[in-house]
Amino acid sequence: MAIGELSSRTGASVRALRYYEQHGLLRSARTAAGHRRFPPADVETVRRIRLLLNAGFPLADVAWVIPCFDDEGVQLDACVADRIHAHLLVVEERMAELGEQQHAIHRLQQLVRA
DNA sequence: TTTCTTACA
DNA sequence: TGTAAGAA
Repeated sequence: MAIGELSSRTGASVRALRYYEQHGLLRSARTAAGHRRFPPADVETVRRIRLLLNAGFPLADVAWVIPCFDDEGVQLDACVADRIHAHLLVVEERMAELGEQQHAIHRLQQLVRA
């Protein structure tokens, strides 16, 4: 299917689709005019990509995890458990930092003269 | 009209 | 990632 169709079927922008392809997350054939042609299965692949991206995984990790989905796309191979856990730790670390910044901001607000 | 590539307030 | 520009 054309990139526009894949876009409307997945909700991902045409721009994002080209970006995914550029990073090896998607593969496409080309028409004589140079237009991309995506296989029907990519509709599901894009949904999986977005699932990982929404969880904050960097694109490089997404490329690594995508092939670990089972055929239905509902279960993940155990081999990616470590990556997922590592990412969780990164996110928790960020939350801790943000919490400290939040406190610092509160302290600053108390220094403001009424 | 849709898609392509390249570049950037 | 959005958007602009020029071409197919």
